[in-house]
Amino acid sequence: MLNPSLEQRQVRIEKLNKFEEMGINPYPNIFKPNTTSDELNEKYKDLENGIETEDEVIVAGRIKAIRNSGMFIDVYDTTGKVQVYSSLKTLPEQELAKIDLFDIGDIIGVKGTVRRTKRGELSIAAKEFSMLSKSLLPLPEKFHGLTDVETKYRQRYVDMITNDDTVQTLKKRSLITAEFRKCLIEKGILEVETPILQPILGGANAKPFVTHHNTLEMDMYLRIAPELYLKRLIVGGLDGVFEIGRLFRNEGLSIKHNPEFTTLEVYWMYKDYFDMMDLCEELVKRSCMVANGTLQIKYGEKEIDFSQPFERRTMASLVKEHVGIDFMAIETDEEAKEKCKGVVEVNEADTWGDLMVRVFEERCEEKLEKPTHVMDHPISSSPLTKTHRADKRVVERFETYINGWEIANAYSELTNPLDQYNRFKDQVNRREAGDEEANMMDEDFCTALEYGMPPTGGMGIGMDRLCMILTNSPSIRDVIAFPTMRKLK
RNA sequence: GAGUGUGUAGCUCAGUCGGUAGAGCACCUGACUUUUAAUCAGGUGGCCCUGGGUUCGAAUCCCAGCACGCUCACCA
Repeated sequence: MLNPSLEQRQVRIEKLNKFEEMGINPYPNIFKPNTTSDELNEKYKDLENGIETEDEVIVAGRIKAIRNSGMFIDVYDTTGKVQVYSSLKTLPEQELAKIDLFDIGDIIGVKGTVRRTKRGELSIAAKEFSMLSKSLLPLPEKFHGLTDVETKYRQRYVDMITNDDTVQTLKKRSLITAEFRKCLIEKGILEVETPILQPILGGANAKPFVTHHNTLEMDMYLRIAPELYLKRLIVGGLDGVFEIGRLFRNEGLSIKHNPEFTTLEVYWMYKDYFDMMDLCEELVKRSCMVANGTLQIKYGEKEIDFSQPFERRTMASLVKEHVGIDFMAIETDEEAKEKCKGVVEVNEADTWGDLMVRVFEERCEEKLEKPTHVMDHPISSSPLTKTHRADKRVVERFETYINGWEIANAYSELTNPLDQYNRFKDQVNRREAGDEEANMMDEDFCTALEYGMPPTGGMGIGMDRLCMILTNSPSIRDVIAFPTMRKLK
């Protein structure tokens, strides 16, 4: 990738040397612009065409275009474009010489006076140029920009310099995360940090990355979820905790999956899953608003409307509506298997709950484009969740679907230590039966619960996927600055 | 992991039936104090992803590999 023999690079190094011969450091330590493109456009929005002011300003930014042999230079700062105008008649020799040494991509500073050209472009009539950073490599073509996706992901800096959309998406991601923090902190929920290196895997079903600690002489896992640590903090007496952090899952990559991804996990004392639904909606709506300024957005061709309350539907009712099977009226596993034949694959060992989940995932999930909380999952699929207060067959859990994707997963947290122990045992059995993704026994977590954990609501939200939706990004790689890529050989 | 597509100048892309490697932008030289994808004239720039094979001759056909995209499977 680094190509020292590139002719254009050689030319630029020669120009760099010429700056040094002129006694100019092409990489100075400091430079202070005193305004920005945005500020100038606002302040001089009423300046008429062809009018020159005496107002002297200092701007700085990257050269994106040079026209008319340097007479017009487009300098972009972080807020936008400033056109720099240079007159052969008024500029001293030394300044004109600098223009000849400028290239597209250079970062320069310009001192000059504000004017608007005859054609209506707000400009700085240059008096003095400063080279702030000589760029040695040619940028992608101005019209098409950088489109090669591999280069976009591997050299995100080039993508950002060239494509403003990329910058805007990453900025929005930052705004979304910041709004999440703001919203949670406002409610008195504390931001905490829990181990990423974990000796026991837990809190989710997933294949882990394994690493090794030399001094401790033990293998460790990169976390697949922070859940069990966060709940220990609730046991300890923090009444609300959240963590926005990276999870690692050693599974396939796709347009919706990156090996490392970011979630919010939040646990809140004396709340249940209904409270978590409210919190979920507030977080999504507020972050949509800061990113887009509206609650009605487009994702591709689809319209997504966050202005209404999210739908709240039980999994069973959705299955009944879309497929016609009424699981709540089914009494036994055998009857469930009978009803599902010809609808989904049915295995001998399947339970009532396995089948309801399968029918839901295969026949209902992708239809949930409107924001919807899917509630009351079967107990078998949810080892950390409290049983439903009114129906022992299901748990107090919901998953929030937007655009057919699972965005949030939340429950009334299981707090009964004996129940929890048995559910871990069940997971361990599954693991021993070959299920690599089943939870491990976490005895210390059970011990924590034995000291007593108050009724608590918990929720996880996939930040990457939410960002995809809120930034109209077709791939998870578009919302991750540096997505996982294979090493180049 | 399976299927499929792509890989040619710094960037965006052409390249016909297998017969000397092309364009636009960028860069260099010159013209022009005019612009906004500035224009005009001339020029530089290539491991045609890598390695084999077929052939008198391969960017092109065949085989293998590498990287990336997409679809499917696992998964959030």
